[in-house]
Amino acid sequence: MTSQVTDSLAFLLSKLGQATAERFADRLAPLGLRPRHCAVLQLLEAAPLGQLALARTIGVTPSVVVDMLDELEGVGAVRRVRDTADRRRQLVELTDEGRELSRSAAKAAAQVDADLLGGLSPDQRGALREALTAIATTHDLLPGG
Amino acid sequence: MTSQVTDSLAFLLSKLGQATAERFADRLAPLGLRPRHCAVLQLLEAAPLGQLALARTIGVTPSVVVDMLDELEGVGAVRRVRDTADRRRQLVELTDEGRELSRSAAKAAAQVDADLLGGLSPDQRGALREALTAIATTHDLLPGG
DNA sequence: CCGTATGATTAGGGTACCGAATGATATGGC
DNA sequence: GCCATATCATTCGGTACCCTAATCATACGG
Repeated sequence: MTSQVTDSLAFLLSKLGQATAERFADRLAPLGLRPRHCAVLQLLEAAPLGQLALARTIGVTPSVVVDMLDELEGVGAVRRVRDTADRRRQLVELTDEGRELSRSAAKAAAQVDADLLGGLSPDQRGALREALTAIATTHDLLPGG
Repeated sequence: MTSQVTDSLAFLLSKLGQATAERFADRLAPLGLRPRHCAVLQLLEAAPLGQLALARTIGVTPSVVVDMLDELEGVGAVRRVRDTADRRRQLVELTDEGRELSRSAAKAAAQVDADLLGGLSPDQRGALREALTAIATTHDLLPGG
């Protein structure tokens, strides 16, 4: 019973999360997107949002949202529209291209999943998802969830 | 069948990995350690290593190893000793304090595990570990594994 | 109509990684 | 023995991602 750090699930999960994020990033790169943009795109599919609301929902600071939106505007995925009701607020809305990019991103994510889970049995996949979502929800780890 | 990015395991795994890393970092902070140091400490428990070997084993570039070792020397966990057989090489060896820190880090990791897995049944924990290690090994994702 | 709160932005900092360039030492061909 | 080349550690500059604090415009309540 050596009890090493690398034996811990914490370590395994950290490394695996990082590796997965990289793979996902590689798949998104051709689209001009990065992982952190996906939550934004997906949120905006439902309805336009102000930037502060966006920040709070995905769990980052408003300044990060500014950067992300600059990038997303750069690829033509979103538009900032001054809210006529409250002229401080920028309403962020998805463009048609943004909707398309969001769908492509979802496909990319599905491909990464298929790639990652390739070696697992259906039972294992189910158990994995169940355990991960259980952890995420009991610890309130998912921003916007 | 909405097929959203946030439904993917890739997304879940990325977020969870990040959150887990943060928790682990918080536990390590009082020790003066950071997550990335742990693999180094653990590796050196077996035997002293040159920095390049260290870099390749944990999967980072040599320049990163320089930084990590500066930090680890700063807390007295390791020593750099010029190799007499090849004077280009610095042999990195654990100090007694380094050994102690490594044990403390393992305890911290175990605590994070207990915390994360608190809400899961023993069966779920086993299935989770099994699935994660399966993914890690089939994709060669674990540096030093 | 003035003080205060709110929304977006900018500026600067911290962590963690990378690649390329540098300097010291080793090694193999001749 | 000597020189080109390779290897090891290091430094430097850059990228990605996040943060806080300060700034500026606009809204809102007394």
